[in-house]
Amino acid sequence: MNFRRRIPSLTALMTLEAVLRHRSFTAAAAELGVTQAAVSRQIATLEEELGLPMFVRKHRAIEPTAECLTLGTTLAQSFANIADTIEAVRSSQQNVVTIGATVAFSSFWLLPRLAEFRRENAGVQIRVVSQDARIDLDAGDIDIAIRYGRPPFADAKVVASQEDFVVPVCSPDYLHRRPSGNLSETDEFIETDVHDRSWLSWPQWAEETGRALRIRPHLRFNHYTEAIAAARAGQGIALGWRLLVQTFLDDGTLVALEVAEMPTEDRYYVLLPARTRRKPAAEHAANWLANALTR
Amino acid sequence: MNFRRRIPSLTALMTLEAVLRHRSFTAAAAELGVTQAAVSRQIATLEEELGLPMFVRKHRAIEPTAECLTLGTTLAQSFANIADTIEAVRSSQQNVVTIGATVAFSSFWLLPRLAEFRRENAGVQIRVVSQDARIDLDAGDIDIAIRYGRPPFADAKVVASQEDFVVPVCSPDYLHRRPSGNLSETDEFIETDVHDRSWLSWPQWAEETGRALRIRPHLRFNHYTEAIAAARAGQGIALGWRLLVQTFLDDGTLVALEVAEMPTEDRYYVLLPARTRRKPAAEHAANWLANALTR
DNA sequence: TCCCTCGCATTACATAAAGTTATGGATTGC
DNA sequence: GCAATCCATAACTTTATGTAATGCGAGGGA
Repeated sequence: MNFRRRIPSLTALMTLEAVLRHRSFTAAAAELGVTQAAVSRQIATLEEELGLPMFVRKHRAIEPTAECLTLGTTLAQSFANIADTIEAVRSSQQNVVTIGATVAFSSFWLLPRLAEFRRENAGVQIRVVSQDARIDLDAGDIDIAIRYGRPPFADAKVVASQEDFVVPVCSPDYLHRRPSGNLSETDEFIETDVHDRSWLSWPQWAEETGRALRIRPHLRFNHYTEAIAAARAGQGIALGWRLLVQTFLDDGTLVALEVAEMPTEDRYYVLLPARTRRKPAAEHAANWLANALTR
Repeated sequence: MNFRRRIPSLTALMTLEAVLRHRSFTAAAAELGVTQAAVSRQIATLEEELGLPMFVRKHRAIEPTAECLTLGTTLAQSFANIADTIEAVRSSQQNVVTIGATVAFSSFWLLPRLAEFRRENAGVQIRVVSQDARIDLDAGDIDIAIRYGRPPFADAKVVASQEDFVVPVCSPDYLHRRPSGNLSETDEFIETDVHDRSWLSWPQWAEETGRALRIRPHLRFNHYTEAIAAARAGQGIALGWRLLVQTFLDDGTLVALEVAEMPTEDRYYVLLPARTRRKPAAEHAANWLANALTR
C-alpha cells in the first residue's frame, strides 16, 4: 500500500483537478481561495515530481496534456467519492443526538420525557448513554451531558441548571406499617453506595438536618434505581431526590415522610461539549431539555 | 465542486487510512515514516474536524468506529485509484523518448536511422518533434534535443557533438548541363532563408572561402529540405551540409562540386535536459544517437 | 506600429501545517 | 509491584504552502 510513498502532494493533485476543470490557473486559484502564484507553484512542482508536463502554456491559455486528462479524470472521481463519503458520514450523524446521564436520571427523569420530545422533534433520533461514571464530553461521542455536581466543568458549556431537594420517601404500605411520628432508629433505611462527592448518604443527611439519629441501613444497593425500586416495594425508607422521584410521588407509589425538603448543594446541569464540534440538533435538544428541567 | 472546501486535510485522511489498515497508530506511523505522536495528532485533528470519533481508544488497541470503517473503505479505494493512475501515467511515458531536431536534420539524418534504432531497441518508442525554432528543453516535453549551434547551452547537458562541412552540391543532371570549371555568376544558386546566426548563406560562403563571386540566388526557400529537394531536381546549386546530404551523395542524386569542404564553426550537439527529470530510456537513446552521429 | 491587457512564471519572505522530542497516563501480564 | 506497551499532549522545530511584488510575452485594438 504505502500511499504516502506512491502519491505526490495531494494538495498539488487537488490543485491540478481544479485547474483542469477551469482550464485556467487564475480561475482555479479563485475557487481554491489562494493566489495564482500558489497555483502556478503547485503545478510546476507536480510536473517536476511526475517528470511530465501537465499543461502546455499558451498565451492567456493553457492546454492539458493527454496525461493530465487521464490523471484529472481519476482525481475528479476520487475526490468526489471522498467528499461524498465524508458528507454522508457527517450527515448520518447530524440528527442523532447522544445524551449522557446517570442511570437514575436516565431512568426516572429522561426516559419518561422522551416520548414528548419525540412528538415535538420528529426528525431527531435520541441515543441515551447511561452510566454512573462521569460522562466525558471531550471524547466527541456524547452530544449532551446531564451532570449532577458543581461547576466549573472544563469540558463543558452550561446550558441550564436546576437545583433539587432531598426528602425521605417510602411506599404508602410501609408508611401504614410503621409507627406514626418522626423517623427513628427502628425504621428500615435503604442506602445507595455511591462513592462520589456530590452524593448524599443517610448519615450525611442526618447530620445536615440536625437529627440525632444513628442510622444503620438494612438494605444497601449500588444503583439508586434499585434503592428506589426497593422503597416502592415497601422495603423501607430511601432518600428521595425530588426531581427524580416526582413521578412516583405523583402516582402515589411513594410518599414523602416529611414536609420539609432539604435543598441540595449540587445541581443538575445540562451541558454541551466545550471543545468538540456541536451539532445544531444537539443544541436544539439541549435547549428543550433545559426548558423541561427548569419548569 | 470545490473539493478544497468539502474535504478536510488530505494528510490526515491518508493517515486515517493507514491507521485503519494497521489497526495501530504506531504501526501506521512506521509505514508513513513519521512518529506515533504525529499520527496521534493527525487523527485527533481529523476527529475534531469531522465532529466524530474515528477510533475508540482501548488499552494497547484501538477499535474503529462504524464511520471510520465507512470512510476508510472509500479512502483506500480512492487512494489506490489515484496511485494506480499516477503510476500508469508515469510508466506509459517511461519508454517514449521524444527527440527534438530541426526539420532538415530530422528528415535527412534522423529518420533514415530510426529503423536501425528500432531494431536495436525494440522496447522504446520514438517520437520526433521537428521544428526550426529552438527546442526548449526546460519545458519537460522533449527528452533529447539535437541542436546545431555553439555552446554554452544553459538548458542542456551535452552528450556528444559533431562538426560538419559545407560544400556546394547539385544534381548530376545539372552538373552535366553547366559549363565545366569553377563556379561562376552564371550558375543558378539555391538559397535557404534562415534568420539564425549559425546559418551559412551563399554570400557568407563566398566570403569565407575567398571567392570573388557576386552570388544572386535565383531560387529561395524557407526550409532547407526544400532547397535540397530543388537541387536534387536539377534546379541549381545548393550549399550542402555534408552530414545532412551524405545519403544523397551516396545514392548519386547529388554530387559535390568541389573537393574541398569548408568546415563549419557550429556543430551538432546531442543534448539532454539539464533541469528536468531524465528518463533512463532517453539517456540510452541519447547515447545511441551520439554514437551514430560521431561515427 | 505601438501600447495595453491578461495570464502564467518566479523570487524572497511569511506563516500555517506537519513533524519531533520528551514526557505522562493507563492497563495488562509476569 | 514492576515493566512493557501504546496512545496523548505540550513545547519546539521543520517543511510545505501561500503571498506580494514583479517580470515576461503574446495578442488585440487604436
